[in-house]
Amino acid sequence: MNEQIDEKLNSREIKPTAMRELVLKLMMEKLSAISLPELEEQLSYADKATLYRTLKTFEKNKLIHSINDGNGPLKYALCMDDCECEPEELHIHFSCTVCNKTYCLNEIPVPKISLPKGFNLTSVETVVKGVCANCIS
Amino acid sequence: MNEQIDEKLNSREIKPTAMRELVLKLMMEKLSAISLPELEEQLSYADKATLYRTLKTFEKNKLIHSINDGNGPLKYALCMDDCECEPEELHIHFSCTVCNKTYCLNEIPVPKISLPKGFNLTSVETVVKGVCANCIS
DNA sequence: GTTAATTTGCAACTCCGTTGCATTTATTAT
DNA sequence: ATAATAAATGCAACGGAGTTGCAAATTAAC
Ligand SMILES: [Mn+2]
Ligand SMILES: [Mn+2]
Ligand SMILES: [Zn+2]
Ligand SMILES: [Zn+2]
Repeated sequence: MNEQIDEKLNSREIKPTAMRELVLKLMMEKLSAISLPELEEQLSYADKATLYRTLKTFEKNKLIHSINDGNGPLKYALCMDDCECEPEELHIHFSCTVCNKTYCLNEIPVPKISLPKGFNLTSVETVVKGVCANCIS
Repeated sequence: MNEQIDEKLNSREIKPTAMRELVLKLMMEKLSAISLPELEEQLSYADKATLYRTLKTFEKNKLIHSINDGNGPLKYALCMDDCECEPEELHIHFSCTVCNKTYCLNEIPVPKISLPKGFNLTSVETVVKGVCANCIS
């Protein structure tokens, strides 16, 4: 299990420190995105700045990506194994208004948009809000 | 001109105070969205809390809507005259990575998304990033 | 005019994100 | 193995955005 984690870190050229292993492990266990404050809470012994820098490192090396769901703090989720975060790899995100969890919908690519003349597109971000499967009563 | 402004406020059942007239006037003159900090800057004599509450009142009464472009503070833009902010009236937003201005693309409706089973959709927000017409060199 | 309701101004506060700097840990050179 | 160098961590502090309580001022109702 730690094998898999170190492998993942190595594949993104991130040196596998204890802290980084812990954070990645936690993120791999969760199926929804996690924010820095949540991370602080769940790894209470860890320092905020270290966690912050860990996330930044992960993000820079495309192990994770950030999601701004317009609801509280930035959230982070694992990238797919071979992801390079290119425009064509972008997917939409779902934010549940009940449990406040945010999910990557990796199967649903971001929609194609044709802009008015003069506008030059470089990326598209789509956040869908609604009620998730768990919260439907 | 103040005629038009008071009319707009009245049509949304917002009492036309001096402060509110000023804020609405400013927003009508701008063609891009504006944030609370920018508003503070441009109406330097006005108080932050008052401006904040003015925006909240405007938003509640659907005179304006908020835009989370994932880049700094929340921005606000005027709704169309007859807008009720229903899902089918939602449009996409464009955020220029050069000048950092954000525009409503009122002509471009938010894309239709079909979610996996179990997910229940209530709204869609799409932000397109790129370079705006003014910033293309 | 007096009273009640609304709006404004000021101050304070929380939360998230970010940075400087000293200490610890890992890597490299001798 | 030891010393020098580089990288990661911990702690503390800070700044911006958003938000609230409360008193003063303004506006509306009686
Ligand atoms: Mn994602
Ligand atoms: Mn808009
Ligand atoms: Zn949910
Ligand atoms: Zn621009």
